[in-house]
Amino acid sequence: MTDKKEKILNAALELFANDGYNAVSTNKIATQAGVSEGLIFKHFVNKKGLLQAIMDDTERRLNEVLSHIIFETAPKEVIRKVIELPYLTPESSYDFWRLQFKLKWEKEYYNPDKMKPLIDKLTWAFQELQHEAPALEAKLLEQTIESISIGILRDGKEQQMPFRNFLLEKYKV
Amino acid sequence: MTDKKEKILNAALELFANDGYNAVSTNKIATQAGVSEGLIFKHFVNKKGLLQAIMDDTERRLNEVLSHIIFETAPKEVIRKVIELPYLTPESSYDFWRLQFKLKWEKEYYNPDKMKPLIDKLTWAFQELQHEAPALEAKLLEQTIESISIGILRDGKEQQMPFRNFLLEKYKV
DNA sequence: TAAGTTTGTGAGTGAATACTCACTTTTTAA
DNA sequence: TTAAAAAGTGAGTATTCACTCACAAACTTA
Repeated sequence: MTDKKEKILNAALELFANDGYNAVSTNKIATQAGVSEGLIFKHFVNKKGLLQAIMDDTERRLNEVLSHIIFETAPKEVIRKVIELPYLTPESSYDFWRLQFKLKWEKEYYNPDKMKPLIDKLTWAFQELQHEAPALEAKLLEQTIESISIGILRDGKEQQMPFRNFLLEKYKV
Repeated sequence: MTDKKEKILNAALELFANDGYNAVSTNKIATQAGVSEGLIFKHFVNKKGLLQAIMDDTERRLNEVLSHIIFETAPKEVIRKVIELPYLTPESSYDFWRLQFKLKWEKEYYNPDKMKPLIDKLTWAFQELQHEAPALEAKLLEQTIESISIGILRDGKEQQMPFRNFLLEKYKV
């Protein structure tokens, strides 16, 4: 990966995440990346291809975040780590996740199975803890965590801090 | 309000909600509405004005939905009605609410105070029911309801039905 | 009915857009 | 060292875009 190719990806990520895919022109991306406009098409064929290149990173990033939950063996620890997940995300990757959430509204990029490993693990954890409806408990907590993540991406970590302890106590973890 | 003006609003709402504001051209709106393109600008000055005209309806629609919760006096009934809220929304207004959720990601249209009356009422209800952290309980439930709404808008009512009874039992209402 | 006002049309306009291409510079490797 | 390949440029292009405007049709009201 050349230096300029990465500059394009970073500029595109920031602009797409903040202004939306359709509101950003290739001209603007090239200017922000300090690169000629033609180079975008040399590297990514077209504008869609540039977005795709960013999205191709999703699986890797998601695994990175989820792996230390998936391999946890204590049910209570699983729940605790899930609750703490949004608070541990580094600010340097906020743009990336904000773009993910925005694209969730486009059928083309919406894939509910992305979170399946997490939900399966949570379902297992709630089952171990003798909950009556573990699958629903799991989906509920996953949705809650998603809401908190959205709150953090929009207003910052501090705003959502009270929720952390509240949830940790609620789930007794 | 003339017939054609309303046709424009309806076409714009549907297209904005499904494809996104920036992905929809005024030409496309005019065609779908069965109207000349110039008429859009006669009625709404510019494309932004058309979106604004749709958004001006938000407060009225929100009040309509929230009023029968705000005036409820039994705390348990408040919680029950909030949980049932997303399931009672008529499908004819799905486009409108989908647009609302999409625009939440644009700073220009994001206004967290919109839901304040609901959160205040929920906070009151949880306080009446002797919960330890009523404000946080209220925000948690509001976020849950929002997640369910999003699920319904994306995948339909049926998919989210199991949650209804699950939540009603969880909150004992 | 006449005059004025509102509603509506559609061809036209300049700016912006995604993308191309002939060309130059830099890197790679025999 | 040299030639092929890859990286990079930027002016150019066809198309689309939001928006204008001269005009016509349809209502309103005196």
